[in-house]
Amino acid sequence: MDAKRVFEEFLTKKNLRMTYQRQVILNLFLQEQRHLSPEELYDMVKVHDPSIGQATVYRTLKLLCEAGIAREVEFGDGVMRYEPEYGRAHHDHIICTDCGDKVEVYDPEIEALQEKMAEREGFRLTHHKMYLYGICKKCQKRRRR
Amino acid sequence: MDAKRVFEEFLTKKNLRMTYQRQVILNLFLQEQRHLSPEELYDMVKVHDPSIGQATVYRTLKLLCEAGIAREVEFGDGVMRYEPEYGRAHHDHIICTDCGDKVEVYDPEIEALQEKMAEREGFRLTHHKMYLYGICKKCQKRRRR
DNA sequence: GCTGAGAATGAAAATCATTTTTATTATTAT
DNA sequence: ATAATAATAAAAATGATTTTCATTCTCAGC
Ligand SMILES: [Mn+2]
Ligand SMILES: [Mn+2]
Ligand SMILES: [Zn+2]
Ligand SMILES: [Zn+2]
Repeated sequence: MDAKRVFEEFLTKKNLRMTYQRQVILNLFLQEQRHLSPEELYDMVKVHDPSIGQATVYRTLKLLCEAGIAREVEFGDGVMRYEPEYGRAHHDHIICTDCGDKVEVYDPEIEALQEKMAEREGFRLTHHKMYLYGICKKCQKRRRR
Repeated sequence: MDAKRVFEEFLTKKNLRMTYQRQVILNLFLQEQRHLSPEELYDMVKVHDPSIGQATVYRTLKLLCEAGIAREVEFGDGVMRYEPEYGRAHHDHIICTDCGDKVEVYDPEIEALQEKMAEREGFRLTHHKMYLYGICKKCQKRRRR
């Protein structure tokens, strides 16, 4: 089942409606393979149809998260970003504090230990955020000069 | 060496000055053993001396971070929080999404694997953020009723 | 003790991402 | 079609944080 269909079913279940605007926003969100801020996505939407408002972009991104199609990521620059979630495996991020490059990473050992850690503290874990910050290979070289 | 002295040396090195306001803010910050938002700290500061402005609280917290005395923590409610860093061991947090309770945790295995992961990707790691979210024991029981 | 240069301050205004309001338009069930 | 409800664009509001700016402090050198 593709993301669009998932969104439609989610909307139906909540007595909400699939609208032209939501379709445009979803399509542009999915076709871009980056971590988009609402503002960045809004810029793309404007090119496609300047009549769509930015509040609708914000609202739709919220819905996409609820529907499990998007996920919020916060890299620490004061802007929320969204990435496709549906059909993608969970991952975390390493961010270069020099050039801003982001690498997606996944370590099942870490995930298992997080689970253990939560259990140890009596928590039933629902989700987590993990961001590693450092200097990427390219920037290390550039600095050495 | 205590935090106040560390701060003084940091300021001296940067040609900055230890002022009455910075002393008040530092003292109140240290004596409170919580994760304080600038606004919360400002409220405490106001009680002690209403003439101190909130911009000074914001500015001082920034300096305390630079000096290694405070650390920023973001629990995801749109407010920055600060916790004492100097003289304390590194730790991460588990947050109950029901009651907001926060538990400080540390797992050397996870830390080591994070280091490995960064190396694998060619990054020189500088720091990281890890927040686990779940339901605490108390809230699990309350829900079962 | 004075003085001048730079640092620090409080108050208010500005910023900036995000949310809410409101009047209008679109969609859906009957 | 009609009525009920949801969705929208645009603009205003919000709220945390930052910046501005005029004034006050601090301190090294006299
Ligand atoms: Mn990603
Ligand atoms: Mn803590
Ligand atoms: Zn880099
Ligand atoms: Zn709880």
